[in-house]
Amino acid sequence: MTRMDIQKIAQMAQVSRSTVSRVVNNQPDVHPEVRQRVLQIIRETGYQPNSAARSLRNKQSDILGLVICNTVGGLFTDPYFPQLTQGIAQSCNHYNKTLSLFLEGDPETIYPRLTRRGQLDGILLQVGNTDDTLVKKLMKTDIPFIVLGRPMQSGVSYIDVDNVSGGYLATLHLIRLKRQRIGAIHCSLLTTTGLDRKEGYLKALHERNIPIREELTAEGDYSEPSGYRAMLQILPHHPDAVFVGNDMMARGAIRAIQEAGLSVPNDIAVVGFDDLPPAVSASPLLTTIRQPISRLGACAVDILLDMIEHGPQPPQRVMMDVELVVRESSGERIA
Amino acid sequence: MTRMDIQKIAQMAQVSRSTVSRVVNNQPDVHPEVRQRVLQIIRETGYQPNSAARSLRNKQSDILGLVICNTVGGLFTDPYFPQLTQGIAQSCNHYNKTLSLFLEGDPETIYPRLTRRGQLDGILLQVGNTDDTLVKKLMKTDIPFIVLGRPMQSGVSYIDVDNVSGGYLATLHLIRLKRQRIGAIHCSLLTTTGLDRKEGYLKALHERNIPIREELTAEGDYSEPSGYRAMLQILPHHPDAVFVGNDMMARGAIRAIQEAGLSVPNDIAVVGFDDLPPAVSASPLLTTIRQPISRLGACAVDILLDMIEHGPQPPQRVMMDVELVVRESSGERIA
DNA sequence: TTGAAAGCGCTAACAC
DNA sequence: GTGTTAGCGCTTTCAA
Repeated sequence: MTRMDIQKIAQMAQVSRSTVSRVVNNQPDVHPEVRQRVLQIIRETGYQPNSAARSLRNKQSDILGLVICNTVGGLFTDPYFPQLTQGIAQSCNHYNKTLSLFLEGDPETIYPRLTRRGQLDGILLQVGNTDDTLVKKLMKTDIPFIVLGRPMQSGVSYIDVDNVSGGYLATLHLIRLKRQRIGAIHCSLLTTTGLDRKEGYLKALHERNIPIREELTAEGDYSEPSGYRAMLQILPHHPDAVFVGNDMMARGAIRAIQEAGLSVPNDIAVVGFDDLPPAVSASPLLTTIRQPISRLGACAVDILLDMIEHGPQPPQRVMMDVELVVRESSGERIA
Repeated sequence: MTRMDIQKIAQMAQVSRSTVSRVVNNQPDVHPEVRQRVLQIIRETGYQPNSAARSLRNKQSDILGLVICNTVGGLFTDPYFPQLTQGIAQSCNHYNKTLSLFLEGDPETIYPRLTRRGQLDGILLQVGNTDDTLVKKLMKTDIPFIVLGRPMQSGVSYIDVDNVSGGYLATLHLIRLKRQRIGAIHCSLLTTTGLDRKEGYLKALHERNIPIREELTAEGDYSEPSGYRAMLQILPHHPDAVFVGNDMMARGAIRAIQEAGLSVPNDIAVVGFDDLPPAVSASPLLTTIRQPISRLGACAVDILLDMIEHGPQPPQRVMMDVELVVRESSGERIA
């Protein structure tokens, strides 16, 4: 079957191209019978408008870009990214937008690919660390974009989960359980995620007048083995609880604790962050902070589409609530 | 800065649009001085050609589509997909192609999005199960596509890892270690992956005249908990080894074995499949089949681009080698 | 070596 | 309610 275009459809239906266009775009002012005839032919021929021509004419591609770069822990070890991507993809699908994916380490090479005129209507930007090169460059363009997670750079729209509150809730939970020596394994402090969760942890300790012990604190890179290593550092200082910056590291920490002959939660209570199925489901079931990853992605798309539709707006800041999910690893209240 | 187009650049450089176009596309027959002048202005203005106009004119979008749908185990639990996606994305980047992502369950809704004229130059199709609806539909179009993994449908180009050989190698390893009662936890048999790995397992047993015991076999869905449950089914029948269809399930199986008070590898040897970092790195270190996931993605892009460039070709079938990686979970040779 | 001009397929004034 | 027409920004004959 030869390639269809609007002209051919018009001829077959004995109407003008405009009329076909009107039918295709569901515009009024087409005689019902004519509309049916055109629709019928479109169906028969499997005609689909050429999207390049449409983009050119409409100055809109209906393509959104998702940039994931500079992630500290890597794309592989953390199920966070698949889940986020899935949330965004579903939302794009709902709005009949195409999603283009840009995975890369180097902002310099990714930038020109993002700014090809007419290629992308808007951009979702996941910046893994505090290097805001891409954010700064994008601010100079007229492409609407929204940052996923809190950027260091101010003056841009972003959407984030309330990481401070998450760290706070997790730590407070451990305090209420009467734990005395509450340690923390932080995500990289080069990320706002790491910074914010730590801030929540410190805030809770401070509020309850619990002294902060540096030696009960270590840093990981989001991966399971890094959680294991971090726990090994803390263990000699006899923590009775630990708040871990994400679930994967929490698993590693639990492994270290158990290998040291100690019990979770009896000897050491553990709270994670993320609530991602694969990390949570092992034994003991992980007490953790649930963040609405898919919803965050979906919400980001909503905001971005709004920005695209209504032009420049003051920077938006959206915060998604987190919640504590109590399972086994934090245990019962102790004497 | 007002939006640049080729016309404005031409005016500023005092040449015609054609000349600018020649410079942009690196064509010969432009006076060196003129070329420099134009290049200079392009640099100063940050001009980038409008990609919609280009696509329209060239009948090529430089966009590749990646479809991941109908996955049995879900996108979240299996690090396979991020790794594959990353391999593909890097390769696209190398060839300066844009990658569009289509994640969805329903072939009916995804199909029209894939076939928008002029939107996609070609498609990489990851079909999770034996439902080949999308493959069949795509065969009727003129869009080049390649299937990732072996499809049920014949007559299409695909690239796959040698799953049969993987199952065979894993099982043979266990046989050589003198294990007698070798069980298997299969991936869903609705996938060719599941089918092929099982075939390799059976082939090895058969070759060495080891009786096949149905009761030592169970099925999972690629997730950790499903491996755990499957192992629970097999355990009462006293296996002394088990080949597990992927690493995540292998982790679950190990957990079940250990909770039953048995040791890996002393009581039961375990071999997985995938060699994915998060699953492999826990204790005991997992013996597994390594498949070159990133390379498969990269290779798929190569083939697809070749198909796009050189038009219709007879279906290609490419097989990637796998290898056995021996670590701790399969243990030493026993008496 | 360069420029003029046609046209890729579509949409939206505008005129009828 | 329908058709005519003028571009959207680019590449590429073709002629100079």
